[in-house]
Amino acid sequence: MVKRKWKEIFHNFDKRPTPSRCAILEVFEEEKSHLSAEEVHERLKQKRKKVGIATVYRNLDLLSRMGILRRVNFGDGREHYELVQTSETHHHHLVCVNCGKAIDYSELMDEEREFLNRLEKELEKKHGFQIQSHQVYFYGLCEKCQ
Amino acid sequence: MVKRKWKEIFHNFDKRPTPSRCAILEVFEEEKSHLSAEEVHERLKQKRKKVGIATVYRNLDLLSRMGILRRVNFGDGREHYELVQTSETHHHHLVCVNCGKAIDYSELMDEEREFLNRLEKELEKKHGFQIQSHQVYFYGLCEKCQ
DNA sequence: TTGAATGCAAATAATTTGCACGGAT
DNA sequence: ATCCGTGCAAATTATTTGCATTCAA
Repeated sequence: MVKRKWKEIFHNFDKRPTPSRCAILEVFEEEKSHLSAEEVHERLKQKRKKVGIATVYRNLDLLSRMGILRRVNFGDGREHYELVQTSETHHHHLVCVNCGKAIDYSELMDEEREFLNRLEKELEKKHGFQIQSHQVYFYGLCEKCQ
Repeated sequence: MVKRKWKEIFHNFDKRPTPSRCAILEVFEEEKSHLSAEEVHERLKQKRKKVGIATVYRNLDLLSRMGILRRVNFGDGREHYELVQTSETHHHHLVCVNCGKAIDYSELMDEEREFLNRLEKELEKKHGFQIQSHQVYFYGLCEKCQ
């Protein structure tokens, strides 16, 4: 069940929704969370899909460039990826500085969205940047580690 | 001119303000910007200070754990570091998705600070996290790449 | 049949580690 | 004398690349 929307995006990019690519997307749908390349590869193995690690890397990159996935970064020395949910205007991360656990936070306050939009406009004017997206990270101690 | 405050911190951590450590801090004072380990190493060479790359890595890590430096991350596959001082209250980054150029934005709007503090409180309550700091990244096209 | 996609192994790049030495306390 | 900090080189980890093969339009 690879979504029609995705098929369309593949078509727009002149890329094919190959078995490996679909399998990778399935993994993300099932996990509903951020994963590293190695983790994706692991999940695929568990599902008896044989996809080489190089292909995983190549496709995570492709899917990010196509805007289906988004790269996120928790400072643990490897890239993580997550599904871009179109419904979600933004996306925050809470990272535990002790155990490294990272949880996603995507509830949305109107006020918050409005504020960040305003801030983006301001920055565009001030720095000549054309801003496309943003990410917010909060660092601290999770419940267990306090 | 390694600041008294830093000496104190070294002392609190039972660590010594060695020549390499001071030289590294000097580099950051002069640059007033984020640097990768390799860049720090390069600057040290230019200043005729001979510090091995392993020592640079070890000390960037140490200085981060001591709270003098902060790790920042631009998704280019390597860690960057910056002085915590320069960005006390908060610190934003504008990253060009085309050329990778990353500029720092540390001007501060009262409104902005207040807003993020409020948001932190909210998240602490909702997720049981004890938040210590945050980082905000904006992604888009810089002036040249538009 | 032709270019796109993949697997595998080798190559790179960034960072970490083991170990012996030198210097400060 | 002891232990911290360091340099060097080797090891590890994450990611990328070259190339021959396979696959799909």
